[in-house]
Amino acid sequence: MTSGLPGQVLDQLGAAIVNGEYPPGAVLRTEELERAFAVSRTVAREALRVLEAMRLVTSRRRVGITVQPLAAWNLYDPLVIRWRLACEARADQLRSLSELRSATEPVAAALAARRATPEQAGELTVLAVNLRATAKARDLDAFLVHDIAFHRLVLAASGNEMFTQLGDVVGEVLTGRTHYHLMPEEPQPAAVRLHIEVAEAIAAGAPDRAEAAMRAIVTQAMEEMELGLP
Amino acid sequence: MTSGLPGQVLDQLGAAIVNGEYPPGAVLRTEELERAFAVSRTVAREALRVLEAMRLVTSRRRVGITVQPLAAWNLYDPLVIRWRLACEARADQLRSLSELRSATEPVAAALAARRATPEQAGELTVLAVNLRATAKARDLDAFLVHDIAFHRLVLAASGNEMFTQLGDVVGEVLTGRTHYHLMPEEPQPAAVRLHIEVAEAIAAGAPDRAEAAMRAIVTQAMEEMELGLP
DNA sequence: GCTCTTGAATAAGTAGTACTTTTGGGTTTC
DNA sequence: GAAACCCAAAAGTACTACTTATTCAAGAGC
Repeated sequence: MTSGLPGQVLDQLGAAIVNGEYPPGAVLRTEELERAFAVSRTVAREALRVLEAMRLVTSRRRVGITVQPLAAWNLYDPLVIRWRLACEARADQLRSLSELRSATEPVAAALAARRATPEQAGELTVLAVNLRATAKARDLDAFLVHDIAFHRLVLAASGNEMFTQLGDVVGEVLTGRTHYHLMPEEPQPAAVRLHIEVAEAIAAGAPDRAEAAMRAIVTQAMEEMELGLP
Repeated sequence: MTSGLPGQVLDQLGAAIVNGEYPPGAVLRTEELERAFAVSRTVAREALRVLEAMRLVTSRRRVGITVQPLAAWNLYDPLVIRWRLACEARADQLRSLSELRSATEPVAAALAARRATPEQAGELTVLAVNLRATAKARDLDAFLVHDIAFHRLVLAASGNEMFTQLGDVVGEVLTGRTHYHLMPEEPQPAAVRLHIEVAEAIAAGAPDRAEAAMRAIVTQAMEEMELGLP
């Protein structure tokens, strides 16, 4: 949907709204947007229709297009998440996503212990071993790649499609932590060991062990993040 | 956005896609939809543009509008949730939302113990007491109302706007459990006592207690649900 | 007989106009 | 000061014209 002119208007206008350039209560006019983005009425209306569906704006005849407060937005919309991560208040979004992650990944691990296919369990073990190898080699870039893949697969193996979709933001959160220097300079062996424990517990079909180990991972990550964020 | 003709087309077409009336891979034509819904091209395009943003469909020139599989959808979009809850496979959505809830509410309770305002803590205590009263009176309708309000407030008091938004689906999940007769015929005193414990822990600023009590609540609810769903 | 090229049909994308409807605010009347 | 009225402002809907992208069928060449 970001292809085509309506997608371009959507992206620019949406990012501007999320970034506070159009604060809640601001009233936009369709004609103004046509001029500002140099597009026809059809294109402007299509972009606005999508923003309305995302609850960033509401539209009324004679009134105009009114920007809504953050509380009204579809906060789980991937585009909204992307715009929030790209704006000045990205630390807020990072914190919220990290808290969401700390809530969901332990439960996903427990569900994965019950539902993972043998292939998935095997791949998790492989990824955990790769984590250890890249940690020992102090290859942080490769470590991050495997870390992201590991967590995405745990979410996917949970068998809950809503957890699976959260895998899309794991990369953002983990990459964001690196961007803010919220990761230890080198991965702690204890943390790597916990990942291996999660993989083993899932392979063994032990939900409680998987949940506890994953909770230890995300709790530690939250503590590290709280030390570093304002 | 469900107001107006594009909103009506969106609602009907979206629900039909989610219900499997247009399975993944099916190709729609804009002109066909104009005829089927008796609307102009502008209206059809606006509705399609929103469905595209929700990832239910993709659009390409010469090809048409292609329906996407569930894995591609924005599963957290309130409209997608609504359509899923209204279709034949609503039990799947209810299960997924219940699992999501079981993951998030304990962590929300812990955060609320740290962040709730005195007003929020006070209101939680009032709601918990109301729960007890309506349980004793065996007034299940009133009990449900207070139960929903209680859980929504815990999510709101967490201070995480993404948790707060999940409050919108708490009503759906709790009401859905009642619809499927997945609730005990009368609220168990032990469950009511756990709600009071959550409220007290939040008021006392005790995150671990709040989290443990809420986890007991949602774990029990999951167990009850698993006994009743196919 | 297979492969490559070409051209046309199919379908969406974009621009823009005309008309309708809704709504809010200012003015007038009581 | 309140109620009624009217009109301007702005969105909503329909429609036409033209452009662009893409796929597929047919023909040519080897």
